[in-house]
Amino acid sequence: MAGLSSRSAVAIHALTMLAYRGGGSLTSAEIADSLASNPVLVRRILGRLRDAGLVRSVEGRNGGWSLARAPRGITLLDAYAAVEEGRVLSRHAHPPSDACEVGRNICDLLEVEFQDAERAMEKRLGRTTVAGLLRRVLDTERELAAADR
Amino acid sequence: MAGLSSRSAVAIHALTMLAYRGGGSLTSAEIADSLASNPVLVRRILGRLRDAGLVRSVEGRNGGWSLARAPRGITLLDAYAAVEEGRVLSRHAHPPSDACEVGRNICDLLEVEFQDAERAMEKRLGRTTVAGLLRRVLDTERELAAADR
DNA sequence: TTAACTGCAACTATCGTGGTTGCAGTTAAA
DNA sequence: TTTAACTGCAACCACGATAGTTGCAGTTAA
Repeated sequence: MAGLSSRSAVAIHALTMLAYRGGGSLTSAEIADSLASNPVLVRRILGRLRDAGLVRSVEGRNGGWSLARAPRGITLLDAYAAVEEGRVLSRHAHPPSDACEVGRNICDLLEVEFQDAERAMEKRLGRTTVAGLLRRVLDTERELAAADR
Repeated sequence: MAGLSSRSAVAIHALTMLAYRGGGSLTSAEIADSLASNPVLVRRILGRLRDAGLVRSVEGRNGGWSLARAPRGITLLDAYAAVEEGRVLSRHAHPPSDACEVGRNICDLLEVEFQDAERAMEKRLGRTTVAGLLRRVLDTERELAAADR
């Protein structure tokens, strides 16, 4: 458990690609290419984003994925919450002994501390939007193009 | 990877028990009892706390574990940093395609966002000390004792 | 000398993850 | 109406991390 899954990274990557595409759509294969991964994995993760109302999928020929909201209205927290499950900081694997003064109180106390800490992280993730990320991608590309001149 | 390991919880639990004990020591067996776990696991985790300078261990008969610092000077972040490795938010499993405008820029951008988010969590963990946790344990016990009267 | 400790290596079972294959269902285009 | 390009989904594999356990060597006090 060295941290959460990389699903958040994949989700944010995909959302940024879709934002880059404007109102258009991309197939899971195209997204998988950019991720150097595979279409099924992409569909699994984008399926969760769809369930969360962040993207839409269209079946059949010429089908694919597109944003369901403006990039300005999608934060990294939205993506994170949609694809990541479980808590960041794991609690006790077993309930501690009730015979110990510390053991019978520590769980509730830790729960508060850990939840607060997780919320602090989520708050930070909620401050960046896909639009902001895309803007910085475009800025960097523009700078590179200018430097190549 | 549904979150980090429960080592932080174990470490904080153990530190609070040692603080409860004042300047005294506890054996890994005693701590394991309270955790409903096992002495080897406890020694593994407390070994890391020792390497981080948070606790001391004494070998041989009447040996055991004790705090190396005042509980006021030990934060949850100290425990977390000592026993947890790796990042909370996982990055891309593979470097993305360099052919994609988004793919070749997103990693650096995500790195900043994720590091900021992790730092926000750590900052919150750094605000609570073992002494604070112990105080709340004692408060709760006192209230329970009063209610039993 | 013995008993109570730590320290450490080795091993197991389990679980989540990323990755893959195969196939059914859907849709647009030829 | 056939075909090709998609999504959706279940099943499976390999891998790594974790919690837990056993066994034993080393250390120290009684």
